[in-house]
Formats: sequence, structure tokens, C-alpha cells
Amino acid sequence: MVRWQPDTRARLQAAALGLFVDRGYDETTAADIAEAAGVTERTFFRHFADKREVLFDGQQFFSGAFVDGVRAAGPDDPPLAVVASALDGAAAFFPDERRAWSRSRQAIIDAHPALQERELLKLSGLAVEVAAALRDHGVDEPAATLAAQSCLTVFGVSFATWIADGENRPFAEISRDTLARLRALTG
Amino acid sequence: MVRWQPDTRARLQAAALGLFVDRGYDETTAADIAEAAGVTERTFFRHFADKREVLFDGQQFFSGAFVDGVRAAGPDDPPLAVVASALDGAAAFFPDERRAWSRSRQAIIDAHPALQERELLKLSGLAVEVAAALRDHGVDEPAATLAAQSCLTVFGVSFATWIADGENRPFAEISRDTLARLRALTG
DNA sequence: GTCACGATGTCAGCGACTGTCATCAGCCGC
DNA sequence: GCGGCTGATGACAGTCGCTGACATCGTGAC
Repeated sequence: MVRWQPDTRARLQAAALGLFVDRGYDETTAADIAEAAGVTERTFFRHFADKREVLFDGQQFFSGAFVDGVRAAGPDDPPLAVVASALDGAAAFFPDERRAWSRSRQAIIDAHPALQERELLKLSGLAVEVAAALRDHGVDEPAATLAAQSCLTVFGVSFATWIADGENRPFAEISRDTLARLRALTG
Repeated sequence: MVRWQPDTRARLQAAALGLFVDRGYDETTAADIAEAAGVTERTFFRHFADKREVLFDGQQFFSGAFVDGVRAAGPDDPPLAVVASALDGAAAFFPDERRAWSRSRQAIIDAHPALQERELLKLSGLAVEVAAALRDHGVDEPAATLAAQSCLTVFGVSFATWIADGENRPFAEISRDTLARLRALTG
């Protein structure tokens, strides 16, 4: 007999997503989530720094994909080619099977400014990491920060397109197209 | 005899900024700010939706400057020229006399993730407004959103440069230089 | 068998924020 | 002037997010 059920963290995340979808973010208390997962509210806050964070866990793997993409680029590639490589790396996180899940998660976030804030903070942190990777890759400031922010701009537009109604192209195709459109803006 | 002192809102903002500088954001309660302004905590929350908002009021004038800059651009200007015009419009909000004040305000924000979140949300809303102005100006999607995000990218890097130690060039000069560097990224 | 460890429970408490009702100066119509 | 309306504020109770401190008790090392 085990004293507690395993995977408390994952159970809390699943319970939270379900409750947010069913009755809304504001109408779900941290105690509700904990109860649904069979633990106490205190345990919820031992696993997640705050109530929003339960939706934003695991972003370190996500940023790792961008950074790996940067490292995979050729050492003499121009900055935007490195950005293209970072976006290709990120595409692995958005296979078609995940599109429906991403849509419902994003619907929750889009309905709550507090969650949008958290998402923006995570993306901002991601941009800082990409900029650092670009500097390691030989790109100087301020070009590294400008390129990293452009990378996130393309990512944001591409992601929104990827989850749009009726869209069925794979993420990588969309992001390549979006980057090309950003390039066209300058020309 | 008036029943209450005038300018409650402005008094609350001034009291908040002072307390945040003196003893820190986390160590300042909403009740502290209210007391320093001579009102009750309840009145604080009638003027500001939450404790963070007291630092972020008046952004509608700020976004208006960007939008006016977009409208001032030539009808056939390419998107990035319109962005340049928007940045010139924003420059009016950053005269040299405000540089020291901007530095201390930004120091408070940079020290608190919760405040960074709010700032990012405000900037995100600003990007949405700039994108709408660009569409009104004849720029189609997704170019409008890409250009608006690029506008905010240049703004962010320019602002950080403007308040950096030892920097004394005017904002408009910095933003023009930053935009040129973003353009150069493609070439 | 003992003992340290680590995940959890329990409980008290603070601060952010809200709903509700009372108060009362100033203004408006008469 | 008089009475009623309005709008900003005070007073107060209450919910929820979140934290610190301490107790509990399977589990694995020894």
C-alpha cells in the first residue's frame, strides 16, 4: 500500500485543465483543483508557485527546442537563418496531434488577462534565452535581441495561424511562410 | 470647505511610487498607499483595478501617440516607413527631462515579475492597437501584425538603450538607429 | 530495527480584492 | 430656500491566493 497516489503534479495539471474548461478559470479555486486531484490546497502550492503556473509548466523543454535549433544552425549563417533554424526546432513541439489540445488551452488563456500576462512573461523569458543563444552563436548586440524578438514575433503569428479555425498546414510550413513574410516587410 | 481633497487618483499614484522606491513593492500594501494618500484601502481599489495598475495608468495617451504616428505617415509608405512614423510619434513621450524618472520607474518594474507581466500585457495591447492602425492605413494581415510587433520590438530595445547608464542621445535618434539595425538583419 | 528523509496534512494568518450599505457635500429643479 | 438626487467616499464583512511552521508517517539506507 502506498501512502499517496503517484504523479501528484500531473494529476493536479489534469484536474486544473478540466475544471478550467468546465466551469472557468475564475470560478475554480486552488482548493477545488487540489480536491479534484485528491490532495490539499497546501500541496497544490508546493507543486506550483501560483494558480496560473499549473497551465504553464514544462516550458523549459520548449525553450530548449528553440535553443537547440539555434545551435544546429551553421556557424556562418546570417541571424535570420539562425532564427529559421530555431523555429524549425520549435516545430517539433507542435505536431498535428496536439493542435486540438493547443486550441482549447489557448481558449482558456485568451479568456483571462491574468493568464495572458503569464504567457507573455514566459515568451519574454524565452526571447531572452534565444538572444543569449544567438550571442553564443556569434551574433552581437543589439542584433541578437532584435533577432530573438523577431523570432518570437514569427512564432506568435505562426502559432495563432496554426490553431486558427480551418487551418491544417503543419506548423513548420506556417512558420517558414511567416518568416518569409517578415523578411518581405523589409525588402 | 470641501469634503475630500481633490485629485485622489494622482495622490495615490504619487504615494505608491514613493513607497515602492522607499521600501519596495512587496513590502508596500495597498492599505499603506491609501493611508499615505489620506483615503481608505477601499477607495484605492475604486481608482485602480489592482495594486499593480497604479504604476501603469495613462497608457491610453501613450498608445495614442503611436497611432497618431501611423496616421501621419504617407498613404503609400511601405509598412516599415509607417512604423518609423509611429516611433517618431512615441518619441514625444520620452523627452530628456523624463529620462531619470523613467529609469527609477523601470527599476521598480524590473525587480518584480508581477510588474513585468503587467508591462508586457500593456505592450501587447499596444501592439494590437498599432496593428489595427496599420490595417486602417491599408496594410493587410499578416503584414500588419508583423509590422506592429516589429514596431514594439524596436521600441523595447530603444527604450532600454535610452535609459541605459551613460546614454544621452534623444529617444528619436536611438529608435531610428534601432530600426535601421532591424532592417539590416535581413540584408 | 532504527533512523533520516521526503511528500503530505493541518492550522493559523496576511494581504489582495469585492459586495453591500451608509454617509454626506454639492447640485438641480421648483 | 427646500427637498431630492448624485457621486465619491467610509465602514465592514467576507472570499481567495498564498505562506510559514510544525506534525505525520511510508520508505529506503544502514
